[in-house]
Amino acid sequence: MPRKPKTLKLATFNVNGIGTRLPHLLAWLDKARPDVVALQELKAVDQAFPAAELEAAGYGAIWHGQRSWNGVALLGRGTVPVESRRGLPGDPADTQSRYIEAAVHSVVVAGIYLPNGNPQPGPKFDYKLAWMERLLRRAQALVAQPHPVAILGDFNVIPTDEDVYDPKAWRKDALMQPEVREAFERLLAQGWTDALRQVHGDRRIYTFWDYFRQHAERDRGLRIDHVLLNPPLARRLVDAGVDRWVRLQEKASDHAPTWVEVRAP
DNA sequence: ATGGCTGGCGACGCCAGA
Repeated sequence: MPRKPKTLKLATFNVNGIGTRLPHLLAWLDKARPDVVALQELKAVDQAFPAAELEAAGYGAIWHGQRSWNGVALLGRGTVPVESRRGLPGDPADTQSRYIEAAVHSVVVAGIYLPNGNPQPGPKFDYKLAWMERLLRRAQALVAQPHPVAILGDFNVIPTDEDVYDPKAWRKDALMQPEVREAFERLLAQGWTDALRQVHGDRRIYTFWDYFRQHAERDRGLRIDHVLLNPPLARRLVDAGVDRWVRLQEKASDHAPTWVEVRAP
């Protein structure tokens, strides 16, 4: 009998407040047992990051917090990620905590929290587009690496109309503007594989459901959390999915953990 | 066309999210 090959599981989870969501996060880690995790929207300063609780759960961590908003972290199961970069290059004046990069379990992982960009048009939308251009520059350097690399996180991009329950309702939203989609397309064109799309094809799969009108229960969502793999890692892709059950719990984040499994090297 | 819900902050309402 063929045995299931040994795999590595990489996941991203926008927790919408690490303080409030710690019980959810710990329960999910215990059940899903991911090897590498990118977290977004910590909404906490560095000193408030629950490193001890995560260590007790078996995860080493690095994090870049910020008061009230943003904040990203990387977790390694049984290991502390070896940080290679924090903050997206290209704008020294940008103080928002949205990018963290490290080597974890022999994979280079870039965890991102791409700006929302609403309302558009306006300065926030301009900041989003500029941030995407900076990401494109960094991603170009990453995609060509000979070793496995993943970019994962909350991209705040609805790539196509198939990735939203009602395109008309979101027509004017920053998440699906043509410029944003075009930038995401250019990112993929560098050679990245959109792992969820690769595995699920045309099947609808969402990663976010807003808090209104019981959208989670009715599966009226968006696909905005993405896992991109460079060619050496994409070749090892085995499976990908979304842990929607996390979103259906009481006091849940509006995002669900989104993961991929790759063959271990 | 609008508002509906939630977290963080810091004192009951405001900002930001998506």
